[in-house]
Amino acid sequence: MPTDRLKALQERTRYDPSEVESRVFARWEEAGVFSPEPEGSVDENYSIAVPPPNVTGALHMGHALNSAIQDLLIRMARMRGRRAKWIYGTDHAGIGTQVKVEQALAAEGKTKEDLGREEFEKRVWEWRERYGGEITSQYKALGCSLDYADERFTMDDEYVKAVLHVFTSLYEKGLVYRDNYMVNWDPGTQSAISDLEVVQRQVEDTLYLIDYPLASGSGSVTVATVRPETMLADTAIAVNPADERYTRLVGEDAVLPLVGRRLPVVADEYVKTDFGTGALKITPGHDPNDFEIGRRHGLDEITVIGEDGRMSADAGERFAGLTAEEARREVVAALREDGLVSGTQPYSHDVPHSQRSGERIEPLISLQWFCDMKALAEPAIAAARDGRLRFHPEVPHTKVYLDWLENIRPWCISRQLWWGHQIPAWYRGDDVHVGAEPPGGEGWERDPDVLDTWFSSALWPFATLGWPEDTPKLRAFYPTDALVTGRDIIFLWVARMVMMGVEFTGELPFRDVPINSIIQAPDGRRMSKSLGTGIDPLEEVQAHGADALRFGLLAMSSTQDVRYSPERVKQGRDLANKLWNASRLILLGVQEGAEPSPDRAETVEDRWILSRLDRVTARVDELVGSFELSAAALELYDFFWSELCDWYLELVKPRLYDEGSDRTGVSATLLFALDRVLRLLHPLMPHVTEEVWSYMPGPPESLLAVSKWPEAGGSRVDEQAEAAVGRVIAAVTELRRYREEAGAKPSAILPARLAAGGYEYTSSHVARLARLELAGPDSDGAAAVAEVPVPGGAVELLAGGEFDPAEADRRIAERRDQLGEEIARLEGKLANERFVERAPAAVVDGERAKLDEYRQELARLG
RNA sequence: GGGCGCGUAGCUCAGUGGGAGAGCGCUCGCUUCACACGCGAGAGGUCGCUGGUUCGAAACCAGCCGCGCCCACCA
Repeated sequence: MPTDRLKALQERTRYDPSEVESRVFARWEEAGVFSPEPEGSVDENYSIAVPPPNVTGALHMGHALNSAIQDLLIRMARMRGRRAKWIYGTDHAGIGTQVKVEQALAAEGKTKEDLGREEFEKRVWEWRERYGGEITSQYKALGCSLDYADERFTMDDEYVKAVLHVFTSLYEKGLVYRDNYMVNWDPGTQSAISDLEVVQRQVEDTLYLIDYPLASGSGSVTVATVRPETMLADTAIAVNPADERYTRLVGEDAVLPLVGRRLPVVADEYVKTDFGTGALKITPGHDPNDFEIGRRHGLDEITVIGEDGRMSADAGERFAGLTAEEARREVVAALREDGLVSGTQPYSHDVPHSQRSGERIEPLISLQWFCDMKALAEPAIAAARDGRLRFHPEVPHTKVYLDWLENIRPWCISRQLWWGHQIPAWYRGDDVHVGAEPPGGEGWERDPDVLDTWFSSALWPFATLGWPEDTPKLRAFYPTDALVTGRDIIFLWVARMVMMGVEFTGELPFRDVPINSIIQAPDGRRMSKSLGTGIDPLEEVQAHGADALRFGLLAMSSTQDVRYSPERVKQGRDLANKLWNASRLILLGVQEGAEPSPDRAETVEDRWILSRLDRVTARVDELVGSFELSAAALELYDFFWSELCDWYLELVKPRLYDEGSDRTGVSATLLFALDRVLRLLHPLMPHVTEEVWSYMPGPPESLLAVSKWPEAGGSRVDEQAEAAVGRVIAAVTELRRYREEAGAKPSAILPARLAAGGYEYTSSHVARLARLELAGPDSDGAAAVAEVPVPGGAVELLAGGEFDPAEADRRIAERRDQLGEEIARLEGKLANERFVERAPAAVVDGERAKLDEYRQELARLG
């Protein structure tokens, strides 16, 4: 090693991620390891399409976890020698982006209308130019190995082509159509929104009981409503056909108060007899249920509330121009004047609100584009049923996904926004043309609406690869392998990608769908800026390093939502530092010119660590294969820290440091163990491992990121070595505990004699780590003043040590009691005929073996 | 209204039919030649409650009590 490198290793006693991470990242980028050539078959390649973040957004903790998982999978695939492409890009995010730009305009005192559509769109593109790069630098700060060189955007020219193609094609198949239908109108964004963008919120309303006089003059019908203002658009009254209170009224007319319109009384099963008054005012223009009833009975559809949320001219002179809320007060006042309000009661119920603007949804009949999902859903259902599409964990996501698809309803895909994919439909009078270009002739006007952002997102895994062109990228990387996301967008995004993928490419866009935890604030609330509960991942990176955050997030996450736990990130920071220092010990301690090798094992501890390494490798493969990533992270942590550092490194120190000892074998084994640990940890903590790698023997330009993932062959598993070192660990732990309790000074070396079997090759380890001076076999005469039970026998402490031998009696008595209890328990169990008969033989044998072991130990203790 | 999940150490969470685990925190002791972001040794749990299934339950089933999420068109 060059002297300056050596010096750096010696002096850097603490790992400093802020110094290392950007430097290491630059090496990866320069080497181009993130950008695979579009060659080879899909089977030999590996790809994941990142859930595209909002182009002008900022990464939050959810992104950090989500990308830690994807990067782990991608890096592991890359190390397995596959061309690994992590498809990168951003989403134009219609409403979100438009609102941001509108806010910026508002700061200048302008509205988008002041600019006009064309100028406004230009502003959005400028905004994207200015802020679009931030998200990229944030991913880089996390160490994500995305293919940045091939960045895509859902409004790119090529992407636009894909969207137009899909829309046109679905239109030609009759799956996309335009219809006058009841939609969720969001007065906040002044747009229709889909069912999925609606949230139910509990609202305290007043239920008004209103009398509608009968046209015959013989009394009245009382209806209950929380929205009296919509009565202005009533076109009927409905009752349940089985409701005897009202059967005589069916077919009669009532008279709509304030308006005077005659309303037929109709019978419909929908009406509940036990709710309200059992008579329901029907307002097809402003209530989804009434809309359905209206269509069943051929009722008129009257609209009195406009898209601006105000009462329209059809509401009548007295109310036109008022907001719905104002109109409600006015209508009630007017009814009261006429003595038609026969009662009110407080009423608490769930009311739809816009997820985006937070405003109460105004159901309106509106001319919109819809996508019929029934046919598209069929193959998406089949794929999950027969296991070609797998959620991880399977339960409950598969069922939730299936339930939704099986009850799928038409998707309202048009949005009254300016920012997005403008709908490729052209109108001239009653003529409609769908296509990228208007047909020949004068007077064609393009539909001003844009598509729901999720419509374009649904094409993400293939539109990013050049579809509908048959590109090399598409052939090399589609279908992708996994799609990693949170459960909150399984319907919005995942299901729709599956449907569109199958429809347009004939293949599932991905096979595995690992669903990651949703990270909550430490107090259990949602992490959100507005609540002030957000924790910025970049701040955590700055404070503790990207590797620390990645480890922490993976360690704390599971299949459940989790509260963010800063301690786990510190655990990751500590792990990086520990790795750095263990590496220093090894790299500075091994013989000059030594190379990593598993074939130079000399001692039982060498064979032990190689055996453990083999097992942990297999275990990690297994856990990652089933997407149990937090278990994999903790498995590696535990192996590295407890077994490699706490035991192996301590066991081999004499061979490294003692004067005149031969360091050949231990050097090769140590370097091999470090080499393997670096590879195993790399997908999890890429920076620190790459940095250490640069100090390993070998060509200086070599990159860990493209080195080979370890094979878990199992050929180095060594039961005997594991048993022997297992005894050392147990014995040393026992002896250390005894020393503490007996008050022996930590630095004191106690004279002792080993009276136990199974330590042929390890007694010196026990002696050193427990700080004993072991007497030779010719010391039989020396008096034992205390006896410490260890596996295979005991260690006798001899006279002359500075400790309290009386403690030994207590220890032995305690151990005897313990053994007595265990033996009694096992004897009882084995005396139980039903247990012996019915329990699996292996379990019974295991219990017998334990009993034997305990009996022997008890016998040895006298 | 329907569905799903959770309740395990002070905190955050693993475990899911055969002797209760991790990280942090806490106590005690260590300036031991990689690391005090460290080393060693400890304390701490009726695994929400009640029944049931089983030779055996923290784990499986039922009910109950708390908490949370998703879906849903009762005015």
